[in-house]
Amino acid sequence: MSAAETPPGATPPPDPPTRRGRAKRAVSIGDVARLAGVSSQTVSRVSTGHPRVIPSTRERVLSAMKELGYRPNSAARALRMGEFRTIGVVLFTLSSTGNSRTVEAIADHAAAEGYAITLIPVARPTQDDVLGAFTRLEELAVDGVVVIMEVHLLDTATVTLPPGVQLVVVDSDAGDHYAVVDSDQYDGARQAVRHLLDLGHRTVWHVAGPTGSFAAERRAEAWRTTLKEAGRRVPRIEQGDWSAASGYEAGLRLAEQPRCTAVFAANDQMALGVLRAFHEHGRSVPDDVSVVGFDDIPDSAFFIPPLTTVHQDFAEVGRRCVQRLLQQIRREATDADAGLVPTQLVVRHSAAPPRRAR
Amino acid sequence: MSAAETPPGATPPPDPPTRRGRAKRAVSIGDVARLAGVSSQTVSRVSTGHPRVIPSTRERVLSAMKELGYRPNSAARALRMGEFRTIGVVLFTLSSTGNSRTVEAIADHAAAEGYAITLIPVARPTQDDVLGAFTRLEELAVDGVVVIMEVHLLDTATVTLPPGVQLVVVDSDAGDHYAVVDSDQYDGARQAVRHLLDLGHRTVWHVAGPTGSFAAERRAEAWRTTLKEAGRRVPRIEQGDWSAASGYEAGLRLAEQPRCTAVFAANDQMALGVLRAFHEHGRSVPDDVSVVGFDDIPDSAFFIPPLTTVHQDFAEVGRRCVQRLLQQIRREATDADAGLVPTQLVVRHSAAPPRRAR
DNA sequence: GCTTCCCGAGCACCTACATGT
DNA sequence: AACATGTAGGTGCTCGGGAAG
Repeated sequence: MSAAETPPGATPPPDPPTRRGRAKRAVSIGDVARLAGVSSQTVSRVSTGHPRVIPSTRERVLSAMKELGYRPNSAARALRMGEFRTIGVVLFTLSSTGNSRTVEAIADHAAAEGYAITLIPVARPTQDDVLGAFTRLEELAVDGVVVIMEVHLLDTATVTLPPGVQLVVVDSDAGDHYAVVDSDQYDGARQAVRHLLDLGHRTVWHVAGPTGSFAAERRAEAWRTTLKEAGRRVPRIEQGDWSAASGYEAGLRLAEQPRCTAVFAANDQMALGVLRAFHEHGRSVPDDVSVVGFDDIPDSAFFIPPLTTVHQDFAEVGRRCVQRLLQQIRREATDADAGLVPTQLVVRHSAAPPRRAR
Repeated sequence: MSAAETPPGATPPPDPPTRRGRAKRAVSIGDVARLAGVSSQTVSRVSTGHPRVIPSTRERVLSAMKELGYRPNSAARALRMGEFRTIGVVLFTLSSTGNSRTVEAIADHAAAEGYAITLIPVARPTQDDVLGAFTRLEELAVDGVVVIMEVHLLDTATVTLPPGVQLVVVDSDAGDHYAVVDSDQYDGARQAVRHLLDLGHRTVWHVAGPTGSFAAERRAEAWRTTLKEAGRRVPRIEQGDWSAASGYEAGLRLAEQPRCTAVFAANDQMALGVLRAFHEHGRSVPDDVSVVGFDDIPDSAFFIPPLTTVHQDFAEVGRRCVQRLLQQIRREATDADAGLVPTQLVVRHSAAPPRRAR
């Protein structure tokens, strides 16, 4: 269906060279009204589902709509109503399982409520870029925003959200300046470390996510605290960046520490890298060393060996985001405590008691 | 920042109980004009960057804007201009690497052109659901759509896109009814099979993606054709559904075929499952059997062993989508042949010559 | 008195033209 | 005549008030 050439004489020219600049000329409510022989706001009533329209009139309007291929102009509607019925999602990348699943859940639930979602990617995960996105937000037609990023630095007055735009934040601590929804990172990490300790390991090494990530820092913090509470030695942290490659690097270093018998990786992809590093060094998992991950990505059940990891309910996070955001937009009461989504250890085969304990 | 209660007497009530239903009252161009002591027209000129405004006036307007926290109302602008400057993306899931990366690239390039992107998820990957999405499209404020799904069944007149809405399709063959952008699935699969054959394998087994997926069917077709052209036996196809779990199932069946020395999996996740199945059966990869995947997801370099696979350039696919769509929207000339993005084999360690050939 | 419909107005913005320098 | 600014009109839709059935 090439737009470049029109089949000669096929249809009466739908877009004659009237109104120059305009690319398209939408069918308006008035056109429908004329064809149906009613006034335009009767058409409006029909299209908004208003009850006070006599069935026969409604039928007439409906068929006129169909005949003309009428579609309501949402810009006009938005202008009149003062709301866009869309929510923006600010994020750095879609390439992490967590983000894409959260976004997916947000989109699904928003759609169910009649809201569209628009993506607002930022080039780098920095405060400046988020601020920049907020500026672009001014141009964007959104009633609310959910930010899937660490933003705790911009908690004070630095942020100037357009008036009336609501905000919910994921993967961040924002004090009580904004609503926050997130998985219970801390408890998840605690479960992972405790599991390893309960298995009989004297202590647990940690491959952490990037600094500046709230999730990474919470997980590291929980790891450290759990160890200390159990009176164990806290080994030097291995720094990663979420990628399998960084997990592999860290694993290479860990594989050379003979005393390392248990590793908690801050996500499954780094755990994958760790697994491979140990494999290359001939250190068997879980016979020689145990590994626990975080996220429970679908693939993790098929790693070699199947990964013991912490399950995150991203769908629930997404659901609560839109629920909370919509409450704010509609100025309803907000259930303040709904922010922490539970997290759960799923035991597979990558963690076992250490050799000497068996 | 609770919206529920206003701190008593802190600010002059910004939203007095005038206009009842309205939630918010935006700062309009007229408010700025009044404060700056100019006409609203001049404000408009400033905000669109029109050159014919004397610097001192511009300054005055700009500071008035800042003081009032003015943001242009995109609904009004859209209404006036007849375009929304946003493009919709219809897809089934974001959970596949390919989809999320493509969407990300689309979002990035769209943003660069001043277009926002809105997500339109469909519940199931069926024709009905796509059609349903197209209906909802009528309500949505988009100038164009890219559909990331198999849609070739709706190629004829069944589709009623809102007038003026442009369409580009990924991961589908749509004849020449719509513009299509995609990776060169066929050639990629051909390279994978040829690589295995060149290594000395007599034939190659195939773990396919779900029926109904264009990509899956193209890859299977290329596998079959390449085998036949080389005069090789075409083994029974193993049906999968993209998931690692399905790859594992298929791998279990394959592991019992002693003559199977080479497997081409239609994506990396299924390859992961295959790897694990062979591992469990004590069949070494690549010593006993070779495995090649498709997609080149980042993790695949850290599988055990690192996976030989076919690289897809999702970013380029996304780029071409928006380029093509924008051309259609702007009614520019369209470079018709820009649809096929090359694909390339990347050799790692999961494929080697068969035992007896060494 | 009640339902069913129409008229007019206005939401925030931009194009075209008129006006005054 | 070139430039800077203002005025009028119109974009599609929905709400308030009123008029007809």
